[in-house]
Amino acid sequence: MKYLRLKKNTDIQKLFKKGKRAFCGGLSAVYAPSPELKMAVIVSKKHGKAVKRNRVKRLLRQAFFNTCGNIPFACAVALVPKAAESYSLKSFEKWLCGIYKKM
RNA sequence: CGAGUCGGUCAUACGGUCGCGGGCUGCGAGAGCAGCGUGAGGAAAGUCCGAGCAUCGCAGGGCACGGAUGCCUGCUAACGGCAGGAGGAGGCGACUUCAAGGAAAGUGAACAGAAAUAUACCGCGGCAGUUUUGCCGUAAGGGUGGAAUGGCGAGGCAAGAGCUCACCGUCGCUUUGGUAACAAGGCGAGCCAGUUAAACCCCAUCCGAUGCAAGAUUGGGAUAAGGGCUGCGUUCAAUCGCGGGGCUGCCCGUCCGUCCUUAUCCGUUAAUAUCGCUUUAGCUUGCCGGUGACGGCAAGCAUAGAUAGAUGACCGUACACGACAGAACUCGGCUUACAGACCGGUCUCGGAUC
RNA sequence: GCGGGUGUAGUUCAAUGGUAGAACACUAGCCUUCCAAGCUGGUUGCGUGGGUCCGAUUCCCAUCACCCGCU
Repeated sequence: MKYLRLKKNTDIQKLFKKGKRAFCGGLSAVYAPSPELKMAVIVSKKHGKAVKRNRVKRLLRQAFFNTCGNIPFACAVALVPKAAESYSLKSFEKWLCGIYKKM
């Protein structure tokens, strides 16, 4: 299933002001209804240096790509993982499905 | 064979499915779709130096109670880098390592110690007095200290002292070798003054400021607040003088008639578009010159360019089971991190054999 | 990404290369019937690793951590 990147700074600011939040495991999501499915990944510097941050981003994008068929309605989502020592694709997918159920 | 030393190379590989950035080609009005090919490093890191490039300023010049560098010769676009050499230190050795200009321009240097660049505390010796002692000579010994009149031996002396002598060290002059740093030798001076300049300082050389979030192109308006300016005298006159402001910290010099800054609101993607943005001190190979850094010539190659920021997921095979780590304008260095694997040297030491 | 700055006691800050200090905090004693306040005393330190120096918190180099500015 295709999705778009959420890129503009102003859009993200609006999303954080108006959107609802959902949590599952080590992952939190901010979402708001929109005509197209949009996604952004937010990884702060607390996660480590560039290699670690890129690793987290790639895993989260892959997990979202694998599971975004289960999303109940079209919306804009920002995904914020919590800082941890190690990450895995399967746990991200589990947490994403948990978030979709709560939405 | 073992131990070592120096230098270099690589940094999981291959196949399949899905996914991402850029490019080219084709289709399409367009959004986009299809195909082909391509897509992180030796340090991409730290941002410690040096440049390109851009803007500001430009007639530019000078001065720094600004900064950097500091043995010599070369290399380089340049450098605080590199190469070769000199000297000190370490190692049996190959080799490693070193912030290594100047103290006869001046200033400063805790505590301890008698005394730190000027001196006699104890001691040793002479003279006087003899109960303590006083005067003089003395740096051999003690003690203090990081540092105390160059070291050691012999002579000498009242006791001592480069006071005298040999050797070593130091300083001055000179010869030879070397482009030079410097080295070796000769002659002379008994050595009247230490150490510290990663303390101030002096000398020599170099340096305008800011950084691609630089900057360029295209692209609207309204309102409010604050600041600056022509402010004063004079003149027909911005003409002249004073004052004010900009130009690098200051000075000389030079320029200056209507602008600048901030906040809020509406509106197109507008701090988000397009350019800068990747072809250059470029890479590879061969030959030549040079001890070397490096230079020259010839042939071949084109090799990321994102902009919330692209390399991932899964499966299979192999083994050593994969370290440090992710381009953000670009180069040349330096420094720091790093699982391991491999290669080389008219390299070194030890043992064995011939 | 580019530029700049700071590391000192549990906390906030000082200190010219020569024994590292102040305030609050903590703690022991005195005072009080007890607590608070007050008085007297004490404990706790130079981010890390090298170098220069007789001697480094201070000077030099490297490294680590944190903070700020620029869209």
